[in-house]
Amino acid sequence: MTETVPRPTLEAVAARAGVSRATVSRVVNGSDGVREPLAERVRRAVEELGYVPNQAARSLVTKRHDAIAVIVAEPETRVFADPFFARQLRGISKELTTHDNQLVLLLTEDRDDHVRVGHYLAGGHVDGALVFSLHIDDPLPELIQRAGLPTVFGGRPDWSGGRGGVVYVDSDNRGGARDAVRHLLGLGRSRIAHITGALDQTSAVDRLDGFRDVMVDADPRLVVEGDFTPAGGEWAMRELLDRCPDLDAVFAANDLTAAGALRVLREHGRRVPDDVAVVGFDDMLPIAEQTEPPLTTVRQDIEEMGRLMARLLLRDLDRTTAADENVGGTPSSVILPTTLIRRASA
Amino acid sequence: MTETVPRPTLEAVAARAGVSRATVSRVVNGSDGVREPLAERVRRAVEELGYVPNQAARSLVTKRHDAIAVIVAEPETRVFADPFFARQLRGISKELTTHDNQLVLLLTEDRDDHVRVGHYLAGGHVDGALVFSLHIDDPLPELIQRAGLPTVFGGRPDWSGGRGGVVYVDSDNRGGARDAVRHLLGLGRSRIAHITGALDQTSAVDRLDGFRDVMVDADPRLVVEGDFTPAGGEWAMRELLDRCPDLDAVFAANDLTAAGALRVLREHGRRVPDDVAVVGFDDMLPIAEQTEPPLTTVRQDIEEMGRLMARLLLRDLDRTTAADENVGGTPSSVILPTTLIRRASA
DNA sequence: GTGAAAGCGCTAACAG
DNA sequence: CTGTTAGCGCTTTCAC
Repeated sequence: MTETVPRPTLEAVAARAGVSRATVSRVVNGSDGVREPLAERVRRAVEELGYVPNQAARSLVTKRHDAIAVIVAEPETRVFADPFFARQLRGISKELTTHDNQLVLLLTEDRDDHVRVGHYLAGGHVDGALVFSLHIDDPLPELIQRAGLPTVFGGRPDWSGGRGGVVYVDSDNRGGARDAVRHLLGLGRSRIAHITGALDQTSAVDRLDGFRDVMVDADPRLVVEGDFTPAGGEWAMRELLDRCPDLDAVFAANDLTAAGALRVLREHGRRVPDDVAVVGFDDMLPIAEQTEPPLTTVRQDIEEMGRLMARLLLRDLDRTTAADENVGGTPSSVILPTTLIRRASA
Repeated sequence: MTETVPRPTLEAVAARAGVSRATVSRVVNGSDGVREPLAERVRRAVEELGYVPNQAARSLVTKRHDAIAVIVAEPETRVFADPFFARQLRGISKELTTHDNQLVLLLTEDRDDHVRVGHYLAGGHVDGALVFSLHIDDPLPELIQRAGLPTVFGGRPDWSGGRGGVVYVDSDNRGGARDAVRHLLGLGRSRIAHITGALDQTSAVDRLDGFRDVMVDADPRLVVEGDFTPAGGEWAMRELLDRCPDLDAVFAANDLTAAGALRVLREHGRRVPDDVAVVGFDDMLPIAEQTEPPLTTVRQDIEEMGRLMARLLLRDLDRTTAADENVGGTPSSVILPTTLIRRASA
């Protein structure tokens, strides 16, 4: 079945149009300098034969692949429990599609995978890489640097080390956290607690910093470490209630954590937001809308993050390829703004 | 920056090992017939030079790409709101990685995208395709058939048309639905309602069929159409409460729908499960665990689905390539079992 | 068993 | 402007 009919080559098209391969190549690649009557003949031949260029042959000579790798390093599987991942991919995909680039997805789980990925990248199959979910001391950046591949990171990488040139796209975690806490303050709350995320991720650290920016001399007992999961949120909330029964607000590092906290508050008979106001982070749907009460939270534009990462990378590739002078300078990181979404919990 | 050091070629390795390119090629590709002393020399040279084969050059001659496309057609963006997608990808990724294949991700949104994807597939960049989320009358299968690419579908495709040879992997939606309803029956419920999913997807149709298998002559008013969303669930639940105030159980086509139904039930003062028992479908975390009360639901092994799809496809490719006789026959579809997960809602 | 040579399909100088 | 001519890096007969 599925008998593989040999696809037509440039040669075939050239023969049919009565021109040389070079001419067909020119037309196909949109390079000007082919007179209309000829060009038209070629286009018809292409159409009639259903010709599609062989990417392998093309890459072999151009050293371009029009493909970029998206690497998601998530040993903890957490990413897969939430819809983030899909959103970012969508943003990336849209941007790449627009520029006729392919998306090669590389998912890693353990150390072995990192070696494999490093090998793959070193193999020069892709023109660049987009990297996600780095945790502290992840070996991946090192491998990528070594492969010498243009790269853009999703989320601020931790290792400040690097040769200065790290480009990343991130949400304004710190600013968003500040907004959340100020909102709580504006509601007249004063005993505001914070349940952090997993502190081996910069997003968690940045949100904590934002909290501290506003609550300069907060009671240290009002900060307890969570891990971005509902279970972590529950545990932390109990701890908080135990330590500081008088708290009147909670800023959770993400919506999942907030959902856990909400449950514990209800269990303890605290009314939300009357007794305790709660603010989350992410605006992760459908979680944020499904909680009881619906969650006030800080929204980040995930899809836009993805799109921007791709755009930055492609721009860099163009510069590199065109060698058109260093016009435009090296690309730099981007921090996307967040928005406070008011629902019922605060 | 990032000065592109030309990577070593087969030629270089051959020179270094003092053998011919052909010999290096043999060693690299694990083809036997190279004597140990030589093979070892070659391996060392490869190691020292950090040689990695150029895939483009290889594909050019082998016509193999060791890459498969994963196509997610989801005009409605629904997929992106849930964690399914990521899970399936993970399963696929694992399997492909094991067999040294790359995953090229193609996301489509509208008609234009379909054309683009069709073109890409026809371009012979990948060896096969894995296709998801088909809705009725989706033009994609047609395009893929035309491209003559080995394909495995995720979820039972609707169009029974096709040349008989459609291979797909799906959960036992119908059987799972039967289990759910029987469970409700076992609880002593008799006025069991069903909120369907979007009926332009086979999974929704199959679940409805399962419901009917058990509730052979159910009151037709007990079935109302939903759309797999929480909002749809809310609307449907209100409708049901209005039509049949005496219902004592609800089987929702998925967890999101169930979450919406739960909210409306609470709003109407119906206690769950005491007054009305509720069962969902998917075991979509963290939704199912977060609802109030936690949801009894039918779990499907999403990741396994992905893994299986990839396995089926790769097997097919091997057969096709090896041309080793038609041993093993054409691959056939697989239906994965589901499991009822008991929590508090029923 | 190992090497030599012939392309795979395409682009990019270079002529004309 | 258009055609001719080299390869890109690799696998694969085919001799030795």
